[in-house]
Amino acid sequence: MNSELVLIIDDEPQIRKLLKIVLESNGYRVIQAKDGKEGILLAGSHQPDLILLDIGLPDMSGHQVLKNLLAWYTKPIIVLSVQNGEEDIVNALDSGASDYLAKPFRTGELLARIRSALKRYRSVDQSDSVVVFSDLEIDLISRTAKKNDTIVKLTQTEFNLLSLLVKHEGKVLTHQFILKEIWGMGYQTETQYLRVYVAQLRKKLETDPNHPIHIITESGVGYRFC
Amino acid sequence: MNSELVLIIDDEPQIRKLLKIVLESNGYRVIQAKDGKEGILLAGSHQPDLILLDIGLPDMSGHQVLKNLLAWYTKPIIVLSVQNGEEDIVNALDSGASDYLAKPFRTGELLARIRSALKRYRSVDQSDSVVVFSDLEIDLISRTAKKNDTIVKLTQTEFNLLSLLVKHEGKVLTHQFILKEIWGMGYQTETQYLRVYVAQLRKKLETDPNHPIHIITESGVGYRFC
DNA sequence: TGACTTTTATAAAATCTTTATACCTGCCTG
DNA sequence: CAGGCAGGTATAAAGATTTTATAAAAGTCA
Repeated sequence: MNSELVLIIDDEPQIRKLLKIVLESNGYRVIQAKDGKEGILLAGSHQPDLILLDIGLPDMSGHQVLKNLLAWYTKPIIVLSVQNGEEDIVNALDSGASDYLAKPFRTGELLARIRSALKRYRSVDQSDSVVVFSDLEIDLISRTAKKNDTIVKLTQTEFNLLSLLVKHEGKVLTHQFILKEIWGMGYQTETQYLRVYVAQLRKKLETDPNHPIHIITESGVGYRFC
Repeated sequence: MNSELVLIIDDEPQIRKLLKIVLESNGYRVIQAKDGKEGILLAGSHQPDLILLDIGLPDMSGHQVLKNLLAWYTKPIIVLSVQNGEEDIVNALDSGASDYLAKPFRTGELLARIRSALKRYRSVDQSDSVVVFSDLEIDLISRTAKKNDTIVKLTQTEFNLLSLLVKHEGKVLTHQFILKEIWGMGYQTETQYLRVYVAQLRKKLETDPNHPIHIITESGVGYRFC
């Protein structure tokens, strides 16, 4: 169940079928969307590890879909296109796509570019590594936390918060930033939520919750993980 | 002089010349190597921001050069090749190249792939915002200050003030200017606030607060950071 | 129901502002 | 020259205010 999930957004059923077969026989899990709208929905709900986006879609111009995805989706997007027009390539790459591939493509090259994109992302994200801080041990992918080798049970939100702090270890994260990341846009003023969850995390993770050594509060600004 | 430096490794003088012209006319600085050995040396000595590597080199197989570079060079490498053989592409990408481009290439696409690779790298890198002054080390983005490698806890206003002084290091900032920047319009006469905070910063940061070496007072005018 | 999230309430802590007082330097004057 | 005054500066410490911690109640969702 820990194979990577690829979302295919393409209007041509044959291409989808082909891609699905190729990808699944190489160990990826696959979900498909037949147009941009569906693709954006699926990307949001399933959080795939990589998106293959055909830019010649019927409903929205593929470029619009790309722009929408880039606004919030942080993992790699590989753009496909029948047109081998230079302008298209330049556009896609400049707006932030991870890679570009002209159709018809060779499946070997496609797979290589997928591997490359995923590898680059992982090396950035490095979420496959377990992070250790003295008595704490946090595994970002299996979403578990240990304190002195004992598993600590954390709720979804608690882990999300911990995860965010850990990913930016050492830096001060503002209340606003944390609230936006965990609760989403529009919650930036609900500082109290954050206080409650920080208290809960400290109670579960800190040896002495009254004198935290990991989750440090930066009064007036935010919190920092050490 | 802060434009990005690109290293071209290619044995064909015409290609080098072409690439040099294209890149320089797009604001990059360029250095060139005619074979793998020279390329590795130049990469080590000049630390270019990106390498364009032609994989069909005479002295070593280009793949060996690539392997050597990947072992220590962390910035993007884009591989060029006359052969459009799928195996080549797959190899290059799998071993860790950032991107692959078949010759003959269109300059627009090349430039787009360069921009894309550099952008990806920059978004990962974000290393230095750290400023060092003998025993002090101030990180403007993570909002931390260290004295002799020990983190010093600063309040919001304290850090804002320090940050302002550091940003204008060496210059004398008037009381008025500082007050306007930190406390806002209308506080320009509250010189006392400033005195209090300067004293606090000195107590926390100066080895001998009575004879400050970093936060210098310019009597009748303001303060200066050294 | 039970696990989790959102609100509410209140105590505690940290920070900021203000006041008070001492300091230092140069200059004027007896 | 000593003493005192003036302008600017340094520092401690007392309020005032803001921010944070925490428990616990209320709401939500499966």
